[in-house]
Amino acid sequence: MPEVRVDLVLLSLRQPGLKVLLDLATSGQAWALPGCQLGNRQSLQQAAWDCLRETTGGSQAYLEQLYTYGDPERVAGLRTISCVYLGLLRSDGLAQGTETRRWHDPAHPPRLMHDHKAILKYALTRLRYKLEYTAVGFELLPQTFTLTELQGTYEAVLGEDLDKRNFRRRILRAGVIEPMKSYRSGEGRPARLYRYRDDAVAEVKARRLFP
Amino acid sequence: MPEVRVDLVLLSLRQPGLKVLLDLATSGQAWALPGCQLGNRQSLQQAAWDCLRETTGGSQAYLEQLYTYGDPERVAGLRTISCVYLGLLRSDGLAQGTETRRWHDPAHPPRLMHDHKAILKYALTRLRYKLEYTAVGFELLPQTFTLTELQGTYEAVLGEDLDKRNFRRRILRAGVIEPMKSYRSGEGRPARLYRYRDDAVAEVKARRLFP
DNA sequence: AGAATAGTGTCTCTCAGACATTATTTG
DNA sequence: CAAATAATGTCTGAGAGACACTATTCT
Repeated sequence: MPEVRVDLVLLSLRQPGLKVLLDLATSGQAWALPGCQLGNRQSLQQAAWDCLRETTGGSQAYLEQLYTYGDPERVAGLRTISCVYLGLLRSDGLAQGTETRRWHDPAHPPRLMHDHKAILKYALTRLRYKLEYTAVGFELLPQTFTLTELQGTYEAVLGEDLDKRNFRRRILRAGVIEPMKSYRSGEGRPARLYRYRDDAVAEVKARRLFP
Repeated sequence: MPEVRVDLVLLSLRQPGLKVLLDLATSGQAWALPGCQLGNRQSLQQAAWDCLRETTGGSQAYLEQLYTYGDPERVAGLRTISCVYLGLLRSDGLAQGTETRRWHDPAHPPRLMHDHKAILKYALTRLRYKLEYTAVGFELLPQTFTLTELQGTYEAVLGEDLDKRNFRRRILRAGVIEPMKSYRSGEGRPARLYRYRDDAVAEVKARRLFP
């Protein structure tokens, strides 16, 4: 009869860089991954989505089960199993920060409760691997984006610079995005907008984009 | 206060082919993945290992957390969260079958309880992917093996034939196994024995062996 | 005109995939 | 010496990675 919870590692791309959403614990002394207790008639997936909706108000997102933590010592005083989901939020329509809920740099998080620091670290590792062999990078962007923005996403997550021409070649050859007719104007030459093909996401699953 | 269990998908290579270890349910009508309830002071990992030891008597093995299932309807009448581990057993020192515990063909399993059929299917998919980008294939073999045996393992799991020369080239270039001085004699020309380098397993994690 | 950003092509090198023959042992 | 299995090399095509210049728009 342990307590079963669902916790979320919610990542999004804000300028500047990749961020993780954290809640200030009631003690006010440490931060924690947002999460909630598993309801009696809820599936884990459902609990994760419900929790996401409560947390962000319901922006579009991608969620996947990351890992389940169950060490008896991980939460002091209360036997707690935590099924952790990794969530990627589009950078449009993002929840703003409040006093007790803020976006933090995942590479240098504040003091975190329980084993949440390790969980966060693992989530980032997983995301990097995932980015290398799936097309999941789009989940962090608005529905339409320029190739430069997409490349910036990959660079932010992978933490390294990528070659512009090689990046474009690979991502276009992969066939997961398609050009739209519109352009985004800015300071210099307007950039073509792209969107990703929902129907292509599954198809790419097995292929590795960035070896 | 749901019940939390650990269930195991234990795979091993027996002649002929890949097998999964299943328990006959007390009803005698269906089979189930071996598993046990999570102890009050046990971590999930620990529970999985303990359960493995009880089930197989303790042959060497590889275990990793696969997925956690928590649908409220998955076990009739009792809210059950099941944290499933994938286990690979070396083919030496294998537990023999008994009346209520047997090795089955995972591709054509008998009638399984609850959602265990879906779990098994997912485990096989994961194993195939994993085999493609890690060196996990060795975990299914005795500690020393010939290249032909290793290739056979890959073929059994992937369900397709591989070219002998290409297989050898790749697996040797990957640097995860090393030749020993001994040979295994049999019907024809004796085959060189290899063992895998434990220290290399981590190193290969990120690389993809079989694209 | 100048600043800013978008967009494009080539070469080299590594590696995957296809493919057939020789080498060593046992009976 | 016949049967069985182990071991080995080459060619081709695809794609990764390195690299620098032209194109378009805004001010």
